[in-house]
Amino acid sequence: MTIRILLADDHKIIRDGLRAILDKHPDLSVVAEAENGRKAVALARKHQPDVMIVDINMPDLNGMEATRQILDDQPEIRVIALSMLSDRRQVVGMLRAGASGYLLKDCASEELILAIQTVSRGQTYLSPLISGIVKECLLHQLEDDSPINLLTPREREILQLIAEGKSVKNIASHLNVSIKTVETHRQNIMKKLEIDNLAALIKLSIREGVISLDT
Amino acid sequence: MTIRILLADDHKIIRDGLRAILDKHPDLSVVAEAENGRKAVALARKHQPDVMIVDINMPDLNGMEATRQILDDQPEIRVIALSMLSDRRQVVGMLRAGASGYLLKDCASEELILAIQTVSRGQTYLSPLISGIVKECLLHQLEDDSPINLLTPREREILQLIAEGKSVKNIASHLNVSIKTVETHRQNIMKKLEIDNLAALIKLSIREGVISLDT
DNA sequence: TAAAAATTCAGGTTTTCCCCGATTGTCATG
DNA sequence: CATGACAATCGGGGAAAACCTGAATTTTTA
Repeated sequence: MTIRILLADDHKIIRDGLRAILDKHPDLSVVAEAENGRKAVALARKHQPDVMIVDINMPDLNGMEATRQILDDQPEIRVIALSMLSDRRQVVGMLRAGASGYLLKDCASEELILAIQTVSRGQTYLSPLISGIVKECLLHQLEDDSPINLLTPREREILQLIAEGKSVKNIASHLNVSIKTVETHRQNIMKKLEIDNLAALIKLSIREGVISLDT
Repeated sequence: MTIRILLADDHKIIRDGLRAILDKHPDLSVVAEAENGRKAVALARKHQPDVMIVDINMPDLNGMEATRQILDDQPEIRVIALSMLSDRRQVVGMLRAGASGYLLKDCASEELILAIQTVSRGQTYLSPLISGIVKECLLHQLEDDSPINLLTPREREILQLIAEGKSVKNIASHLNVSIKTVETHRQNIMKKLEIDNLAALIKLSIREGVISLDT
């Protein structure tokens, strides 16, 4: 019984690499690839994979928000987060979003396979380094007091698009809503974050991992 | 014959600390303090110090631009750059701007004194770590191909203010020029950097060290 | 000194910002 | 189950800002 896998990463080389690794295993099958979070959401609905490998830093819709949306109507899917670094906020954020696993991009291919097999059995797989971070969070009762948690999922989604430099008009047509709707969201975001200029909004988005500096 | 010193750093605690160190030496005298680059330029003109200690990351006008402006009409002043980190672009930029010395903020107080004495004799003082970077640059003939070098001094100055979140109106009154002037500068900056949205402009400013993420 | 670059400014159009209000749906909780 | 809180959607209208084109003046440079 093969495990159906969906890959979500904005770098084609990485997707190719992952696919090459996974193709070696007869019981693993890559059924689709997405180059951003929004396509990942659509493809997850279409292909109903067993496991998804999702990068956190993706344009348009990042991995965290995509995971949230996917698990919202398909909780049976197992999501494994794949990240460059072991940032505490990202680890906590992905696990809160419902991810079943967390891998660093410099992990060995054997570890990836192990992670997939582990989560598809319904268990949780965390890289050793990640486990340490999680433990630390538990020990220190670290509050996740990031200001972006004040925002609703829709607001976070729009914040990312704003921080990526898209205009209100552009965002509105991208999301198929009115310009006024996007304007209202933007205003609410600014108000909630107590920010009154775009520069500060973008810096916060970078600090809080909504976007990365090179997106 | 005492050496007259001007301190420029946006953190009062650091200025106080430096002053405490320097006050112990009878042949050193702190004649003024500036909390940003713009005030540093004004105070340099007013007090004509022998040596200036300037932090690179300062609001309003950063240490690099301030150094450029100061040395432009007072080349006899010796500037010692003071930085948190040993970023290559910042080191190269400060030396290009005419700095006579470069210190890291975790240096010992004896090193600061030594640096002041060295530069006031007309020589150059670089922290050991910095010397390594400079040597590396020479060895590898590293081009300073930062896109901000396409900008004029005035444009870089305005870029910093924009990236700090100030409005065009605010910048115009701050610099005592017309709003239209600032708008034109902003447009020229965008055109030169081949950027068409504020978000990208701010990210570039952070990457290139024009501002820091927590300014 | 002539050419090039830098700095300054303005008119007119488009876009965004910001205040207000409004509708619909969801969801928790008494 | 009703009711209130929150989320997501949309609109009007005026103020502000951004955008485009053009241009005058000064400074720098070749």
